[in-house]
Amino acid sequence: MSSPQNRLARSFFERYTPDVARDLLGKLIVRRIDGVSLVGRIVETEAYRGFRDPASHAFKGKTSRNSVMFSRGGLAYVYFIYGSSFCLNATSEQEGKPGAVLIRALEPLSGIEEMMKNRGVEDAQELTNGPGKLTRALMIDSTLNGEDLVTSKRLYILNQQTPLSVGTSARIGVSKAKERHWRFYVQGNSFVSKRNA
DNA sequence: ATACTGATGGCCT
DNA sequence: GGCCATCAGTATA
Repeated sequence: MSSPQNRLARSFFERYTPDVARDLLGKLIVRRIDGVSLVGRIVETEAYRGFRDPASHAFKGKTSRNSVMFSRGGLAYVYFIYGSSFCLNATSEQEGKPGAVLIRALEPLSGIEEMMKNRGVEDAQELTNGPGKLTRALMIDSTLNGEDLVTSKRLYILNQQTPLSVGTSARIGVSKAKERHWRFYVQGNSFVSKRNA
């Protein structure tokens, strides 16, 4: 009854990364801080794999920065980029097989006032429509790197139906492997970071 | 509307 | 020293 609601299970994450990325669309990210829930619907993701994906952090092997990508699926991989932003990923595939899904945009659902405070903006459209923006809105930083999304009380993902119309494109901000259309987004959703990309 | 650019700092070679 | 899975400006139309 008070079982873990409809939280995503380990088996959801331990699959082929692009499938996990597509299926994460529509799911709800929950960030709990001091009893307050900040919730957003995932509307944009990108898949990154391992040794065969030149755009992936894991391409050149395991380092202290990317080590979480090499562990089992369902963990938070949080890294710092461009001297200013954190990016949130959910790890995929099984132990030893690197993979992660970058969460690129959310549609804010609850705790919007709190998110506005965290971001310092009033415009709801601008709250979580980018990977660095949503981590700031949800107060996600490197202290959550390695957090287990399957069991955590601070950060987890609830199941929801996958949207019917999903668009794909090359990944944003990467020059390599343009032929892999591993960016997935909810078509027509106004919180997607970049339209027509 | 699109295009470019500076800020910023940790990580890797 | 160079490279970023970015963001917020500024400029131009």
